[in-house]
Amino acid sequence: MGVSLKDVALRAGVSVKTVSNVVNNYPHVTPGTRERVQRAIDELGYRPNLTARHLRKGRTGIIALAIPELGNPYFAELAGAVVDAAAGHDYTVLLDHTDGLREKELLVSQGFRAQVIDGLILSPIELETEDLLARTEGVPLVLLGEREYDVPCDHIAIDNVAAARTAVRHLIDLGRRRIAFLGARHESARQPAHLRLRGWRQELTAAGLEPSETLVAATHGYGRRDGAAAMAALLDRGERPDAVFAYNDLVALGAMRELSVRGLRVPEDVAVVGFDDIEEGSFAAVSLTTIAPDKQAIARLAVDCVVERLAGAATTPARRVRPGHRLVVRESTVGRRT
Amino acid sequence: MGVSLKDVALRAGVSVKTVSNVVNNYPHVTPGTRERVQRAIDELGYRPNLTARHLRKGRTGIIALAIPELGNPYFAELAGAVVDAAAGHDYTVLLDHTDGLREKELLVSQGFRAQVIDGLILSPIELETEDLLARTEGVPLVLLGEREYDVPCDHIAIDNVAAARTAVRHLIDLGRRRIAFLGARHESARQPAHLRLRGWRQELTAAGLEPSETLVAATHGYGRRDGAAAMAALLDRGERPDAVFAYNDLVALGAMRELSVRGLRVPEDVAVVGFDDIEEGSFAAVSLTTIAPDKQAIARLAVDCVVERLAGAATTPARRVRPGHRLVVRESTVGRRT
DNA sequence: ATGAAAGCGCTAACAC
DNA sequence: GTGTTAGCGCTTTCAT
Repeated sequence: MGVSLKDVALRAGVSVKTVSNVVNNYPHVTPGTRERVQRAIDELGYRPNLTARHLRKGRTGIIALAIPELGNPYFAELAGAVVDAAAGHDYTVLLDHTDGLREKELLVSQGFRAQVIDGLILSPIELETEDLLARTEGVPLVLLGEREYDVPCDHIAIDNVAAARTAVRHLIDLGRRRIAFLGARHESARQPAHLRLRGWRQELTAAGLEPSETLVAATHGYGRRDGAAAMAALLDRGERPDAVFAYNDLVALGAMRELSVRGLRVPEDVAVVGFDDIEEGSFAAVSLTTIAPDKQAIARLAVDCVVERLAGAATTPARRVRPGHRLVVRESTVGRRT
Repeated sequence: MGVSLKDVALRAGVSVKTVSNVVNNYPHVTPGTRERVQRAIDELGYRPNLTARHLRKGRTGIIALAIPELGNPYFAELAGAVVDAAAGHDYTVLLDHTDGLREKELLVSQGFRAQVIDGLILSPIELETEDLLARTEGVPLVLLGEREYDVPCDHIAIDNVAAARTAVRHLIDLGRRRIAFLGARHESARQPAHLRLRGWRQELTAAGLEPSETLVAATHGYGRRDGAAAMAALLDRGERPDAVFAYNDLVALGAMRELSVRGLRVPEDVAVVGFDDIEEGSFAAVSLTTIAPDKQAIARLAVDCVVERLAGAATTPARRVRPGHRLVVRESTVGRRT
């Protein structure tokens, strides 16, 4: 099938070791030998077999990235950034998606395919602390996102509470008083939106406003459909907020669509703030104000963590890294500039 | 480091072969032996080393998927479908993105990382036929998308000309006469939008309308920004179409945003049809009429092709598969239903 | 500076 | 039914 080191060695009239030295740029090789070997390599079209190399070295050069779903542009954009960041360290990214289901998240975290990967970057939705503690696989795990765990794993996430407060503050500054939160979960036990919801409560309270639970709308997932449904439910039960802070941009965009269908204007009747800064939001008919996490930084830091652990920092205590974020003000809160 | 077959064999008091048989569910194993081995496996927490297995079998269980960019929801959704389809065959997907650049597409097609993968699914934008012919790597390659090549590779793509004609037909049926095309390339040499542009020409001609080149707007890429810019350019040079057929949904959405900014109504003033059926289109303030390729089918067929080639159909002539597509009519052409 | 040989963990012949 | 053995292609001591 393929051309092996041995074939090259035979052709060049040297030993495999010498060929290996040339391939790996080992310094102590006579220029003459090197050239002869190189010619044999070129003539035979030799390409090193990475699988064999990996078997030998115990590393595969592959990092797995497990996200809820590629259909969510935030994760798609993040995945792209991770692929780029990994390439910078000569790592390739293996992609898994969990659909935000605990079962799949468990599978991934417990080393499904762990033999092929050197590290794992996981963005969990429903996974629980005990699931993570039960982990036996040895590959470094880096956590991404809002969920908080008391486990010895590096964790990269922006300050969600602060970010949520900034968003709500912006709405309050605009004179809004009935500010709804879209994207809580029905079952309070597992509340992935925990921190953003907390930020919403804190900022309202700080402003002397009552964080009324009737203005919290639950969703099943975090897609456009969920946002539209939650907005509809809120309006159907007679609540009429003058602003909406959504768990993420997709929920916000779904809500805006529902508002538009019902003849309510954004931002005149209802101002909307999202979270994630997906490109789609900036091109919506009414562009979306949002919290922009620094995706490049998140991706870079996550890959860095994996690489560092691999480089031997296995014993260093788990790190908690908070990349930056900023509020991006667009039409959904301040209207179209003239 | 890890627990190996040998360790298990030692513990269970059998040979490695027997352990291997148990692990691989080889039928001829005494129940008693099997149980003893299984216990040893559980106690030691043995997990097979896939790298070694792959080295031995010459297969890695990994398929690479190379798409232009994850930031485009169409490709993100498609990638998700491919991951699922691959999982059905016990394959994992390695993701690469090419940014639609010939250089990166070349790299991928010529076997960058080819040692780690069993097959490659590539969606090219700028790659040329000669680039593909120069390919030396042996792993099966399946092509995706609109570009046409005269090379011996399986190719999965909907009938782009027919799909484009359907879209334009729809606009004509609605009484539109000045139908623009958004998304041609500036350089005519490389015209990825070739087929859709041809469909636009054919259908206009068939309807007795002149396909005026002044109604063709070029873009640099295929994002929202490009669509907005192309729409702006068209309007700026005094053209006032009553309908727009865009290369894809992102271009269409960008165009709609630009129309909205300029106070033109969709569909009253300008009807818009996109291509891809990304979820975003159905939740736009004015939902987007579009051509919906059967993404699940595309993904499934692509993976099937790779798997079949791997299973030994290496000699079978290249297949040209055309999954289905359909026109999804929404508000951007027929307005909001009452 | 280069060669010989061992072995990473696994599977597949072939023996018993 | 189970054990023995030989590699898959590579890197890595240890010699020379």
